[in-house]
Amino acid sequence: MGITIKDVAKAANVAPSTVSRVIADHSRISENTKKRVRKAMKDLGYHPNVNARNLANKSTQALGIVMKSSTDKALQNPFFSEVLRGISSIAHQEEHSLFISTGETQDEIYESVERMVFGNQVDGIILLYSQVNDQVTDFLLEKEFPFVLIGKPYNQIDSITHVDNDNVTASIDITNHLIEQGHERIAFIGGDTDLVVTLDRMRGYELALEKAGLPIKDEYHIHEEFLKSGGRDAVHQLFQLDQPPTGLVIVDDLMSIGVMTMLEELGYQVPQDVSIVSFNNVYISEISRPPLTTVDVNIHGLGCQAAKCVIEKVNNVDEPAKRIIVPFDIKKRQSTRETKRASSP
Amino acid sequence: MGITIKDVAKAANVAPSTVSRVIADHSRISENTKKRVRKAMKDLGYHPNVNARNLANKSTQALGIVMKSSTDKALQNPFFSEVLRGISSIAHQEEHSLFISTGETQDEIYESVERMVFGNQVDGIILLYSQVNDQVTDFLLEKEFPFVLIGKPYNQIDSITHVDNDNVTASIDITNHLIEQGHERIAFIGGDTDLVVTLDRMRGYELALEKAGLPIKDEYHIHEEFLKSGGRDAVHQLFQLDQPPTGLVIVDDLMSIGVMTMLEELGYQVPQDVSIVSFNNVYISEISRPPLTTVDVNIHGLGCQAAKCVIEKVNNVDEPAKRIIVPFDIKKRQSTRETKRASSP
DNA sequence: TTGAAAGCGCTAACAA
DNA sequence: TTGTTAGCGCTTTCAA
Repeated sequence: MGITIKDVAKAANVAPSTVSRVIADHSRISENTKKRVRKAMKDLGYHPNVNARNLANKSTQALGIVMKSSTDKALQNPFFSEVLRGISSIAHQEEHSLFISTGETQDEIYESVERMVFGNQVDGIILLYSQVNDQVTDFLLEKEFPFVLIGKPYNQIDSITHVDNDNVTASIDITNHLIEQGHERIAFIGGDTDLVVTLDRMRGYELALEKAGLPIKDEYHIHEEFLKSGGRDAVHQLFQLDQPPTGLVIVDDLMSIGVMTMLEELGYQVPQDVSIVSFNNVYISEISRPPLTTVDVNIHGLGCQAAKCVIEKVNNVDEPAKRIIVPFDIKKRQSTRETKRASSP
Repeated sequence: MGITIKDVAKAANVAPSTVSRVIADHSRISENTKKRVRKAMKDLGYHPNVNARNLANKSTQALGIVMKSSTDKALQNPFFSEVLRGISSIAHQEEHSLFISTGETQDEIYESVERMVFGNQVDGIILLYSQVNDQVTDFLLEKEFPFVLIGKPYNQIDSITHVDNDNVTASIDITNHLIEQGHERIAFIGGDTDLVVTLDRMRGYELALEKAGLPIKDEYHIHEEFLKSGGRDAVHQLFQLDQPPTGLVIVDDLMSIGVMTMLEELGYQVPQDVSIVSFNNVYISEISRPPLTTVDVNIHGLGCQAAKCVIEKVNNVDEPAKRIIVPFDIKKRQSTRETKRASSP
């Protein structure tokens, strides 16, 4: 159908290989012929056939993006678009295409990754999640396929290049923010416990409490999927305790908003009756009522770094596994407030 | 590197072409050899090289997805993930891969589409937006490249296959919901006026007012980008009018939430002082306070239909341009309430 | 029903 | 500096 390299060669009166070299901007080509060839390409409207090139090169200039199966859709959404924007900007800059995993279930996604890898569709892969016992991760490791993970690997941490925040410290810091404001009964609301990010944030929360000499109570941990029907009851229970919490650390902004709605139904006001801090700083956290005090994890930055890292790995197979920590920043807004210290008379 | 068709052929003691036929599940192959070849493929762990296949076939089993440059990021986000889920489920089912446009600016995205088309990277394209005077649309039309558009084309409506809601009717219906509740001063808050969806929804709003004999006032139209700094002032102005509105039709759920926050700052309560209806029914609209009365446009369904349509178009070049209307559904929640009719004494 | 061989469009080693 | 040529892995016509 299209114009091939041969057509260009003919028009410019050179060999196809010369055209190929001009495309690759090879050094040993005279400026003169370069010019002639370029003109011919333009005149004919030539565009290289990516498949042919990939076949000959054994390299596609493409990256695969694998997202978690979106059962817990609400939790993933805003994060996803934002991280994709980051990846996309670097990918474009480096002239790489983006391939996305398809499928709804875990198995379908796995299949889709297999196709990417075995079919030589991509040179490297970015995993947008980190999960306990993930078959996709295992597969990529076993195949020694270049990939990076956004988040912290559950195991083999030293052999997997990953881009993450220091979620433990972030969680300590934001929990401390509550503690500094006098809160002593602080509960933690997490998401999927299969996600490493949930575990890290919980860890930070516990460390902060411990350091402050506050008790860590089981009743103060909730891990259900909030955004579904169960959430309401769990929150309800939490506030039925003899000693209901006055502060809440919630792992995700969207969850925070859901919780705030439930709290209002139960007759609690944020921040008057209960303070909330959370994570991610997705757009909605600025316009919620009240605007959320949250950890800005720089989602866009995570995406950019991840893209840079895979490309590096692809270009150099021996690139050692590394760990990139993207700095976080705490955004103090209006979802928290000072509380009287119960213990200080 | 990998196992090729030749290796399989050797192992199964047949010619490469036979293997190829087995892969394609050709009819004129004896069950016996089929079995033998399949076993060999499994034993060797064979996976076809997609690039080679694409090259020989002049067809990639891939679809391109083009999203709007995300300057107005807040508006696009939740919609995007959801529509992608829809597309992705069909794509997987039909064994197609998904390619995503890269780049941040309009021009970068255009480049990226050119690469997809000229580079034979995809068989068809789905445009996730419909915009006035869009260069990408023009390009695809000119190249006669198979594509479908989600939304309503700005022009050439009969020659562009598109998947849309009946936004005019949806807007009439939801505006009527306010009118039925006694609202007479109803304002409209739209987004980017370059987006056809904004225009359609505005049209429906106006038609509904007209039908009800209510005046259409210029002061009741706002089209700035709310989610940025300007929004606050615009909303402020609206409620400084001698006759401030009691009802608001807002084109997007996320915008609605932003507006509710501003209203609260100005001392207005939703729905006590002002009722709000909006569009899309993204997840957040259920958990906002109050939950939003909104048009469920079935974002997932839009994605599914779009994917089906491109695949049809790809498989049959002569497939006529068609228009698929995905039904909407009004979700009545708590952001609206009856108001006293000012005019009825 | 199967095999041999040409070719998809491009790259890269080898020659010139 | 440039041309010739042999593949990359697969599909498909033509022949057997």
